[in-house]
Amino acid sequence: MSKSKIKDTTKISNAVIKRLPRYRRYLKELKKKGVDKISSNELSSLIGYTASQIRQDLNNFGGFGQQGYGYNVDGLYNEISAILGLDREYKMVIVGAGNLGQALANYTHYYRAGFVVKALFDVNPRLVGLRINDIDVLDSEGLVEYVEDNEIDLGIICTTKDNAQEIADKLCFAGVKGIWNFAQVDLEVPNHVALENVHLSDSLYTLAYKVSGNAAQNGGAGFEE
Amino acid sequence: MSKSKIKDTTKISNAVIKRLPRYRRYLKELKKKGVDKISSNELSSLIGYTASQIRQDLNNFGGFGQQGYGYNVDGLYNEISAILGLDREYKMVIVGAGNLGQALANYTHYYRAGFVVKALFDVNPRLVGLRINDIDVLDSEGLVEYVEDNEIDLGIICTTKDNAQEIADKLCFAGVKGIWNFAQVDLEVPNHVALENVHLSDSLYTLAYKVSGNAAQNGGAGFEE
DNA sequence: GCGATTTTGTGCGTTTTTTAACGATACTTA
DNA sequence: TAAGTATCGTTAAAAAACGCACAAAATCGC
Repeated sequence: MSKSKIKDTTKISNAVIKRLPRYRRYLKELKKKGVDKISSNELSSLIGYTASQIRQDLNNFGGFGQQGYGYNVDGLYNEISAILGLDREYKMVIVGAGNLGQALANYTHYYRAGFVVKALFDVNPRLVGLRINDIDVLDSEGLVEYVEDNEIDLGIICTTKDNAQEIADKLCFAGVKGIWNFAQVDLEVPNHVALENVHLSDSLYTLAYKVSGNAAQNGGAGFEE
Repeated sequence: MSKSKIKDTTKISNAVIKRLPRYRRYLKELKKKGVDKISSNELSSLIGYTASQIRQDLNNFGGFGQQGYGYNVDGLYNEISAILGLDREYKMVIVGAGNLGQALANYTHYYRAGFVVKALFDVNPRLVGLRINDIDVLDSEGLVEYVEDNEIDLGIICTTKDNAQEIADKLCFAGVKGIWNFAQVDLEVPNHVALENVHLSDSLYTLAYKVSGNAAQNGGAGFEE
């Protein structure tokens, strides 16, 4: 994959990156429908970004299109997948086997994209020993050792906010490369560890804002962010 | 609440709104610690935004501070809560009583902020009739009627992406004011209905990107988005 | 094979967002 | 009470993101 003319991808803005999964989602849909090629204009009317922005986004990584033709759906899908790093496998652990942790463990959607949950961890003795979706719930005591021994790539934090930083510290110490944080707190991690937050409450509050009448009405076709 | 000098709040950018819940989170923490006042500079070193940005964000809504003093923690917390629309109650239904729907139903965190789950809905006969966290799981057949009769404000969509648009249509028809969407699809809703998406896969993919080595390393104190 | 057409890649102007600077104002202390 | 200091609100500058326009290049039809 990704034999593209190498560009300097170290300065890509966050805004661009956040749009990539969306491109990929629509391309996947097009693939499923058997569409072979697509132009930036057609993509634009599907996704809602301007054609110009789409072309510019993609050109940050390489010239994937052909003048007079457009983009090859399958090829572009693969390129974006590779850019996102979805052409490899990630081993993950989930810390916190409560409702959310269990839901994520059962969420088989991302398995197909190479994200494999190897174990759940919890401090609660009533949860330790359970099997969720064929995944063992282990005692948090053994977290660091497990992550080290099994070369875990990513840690998912589903604990309360009071425990989250301590867990993050352990995960970083044990060598994870990234943390997916669902706890309602902003974690501090070393620079070499990636961090992605999902603050559900924050998201709900912005919905409340939009509903509450303080906000302007949604202008266009119903897309946002 | 919110007796503030009225400003034109209809043109506030999304970026500002997304920061408000975070301000609120830190102010809550300060309140708990018994801190009375805080300056934009102190807030800056806590949150990681520049002091200038903090002042400008807050001034979009009104002058909540006092020169030479700073901001009153309790007062500012209340103002931001009011701006976000958290000074009232929201009645919600969750559609899709799978793992994620159940997790959200059990997620009592947001109850305190006025978000009350009135019912879950599912098409699966094996789930209908259950009670999750004292909330009934009802048959999706009755969704529209229930939402109308109980004046539901918000609908939470936790179904597969194939059913999501249909559910959204029903919710909108039945009169919800906002939709919190967890399905992996971009929904179309009327302009008067607010939409907030939580695309978990998208979030995970951006984490993969950061980890995969294509991305630049996290520069500063460990905050992002 | 050639001309008309499509559509990309990209330079450039515009808008939006962020950061910096500073005057005005209120607090604090002697 | 008055001088000194802290800090906001706001204006101006800088940076980033976005959209437009067009030349270059490849396709498609005849």
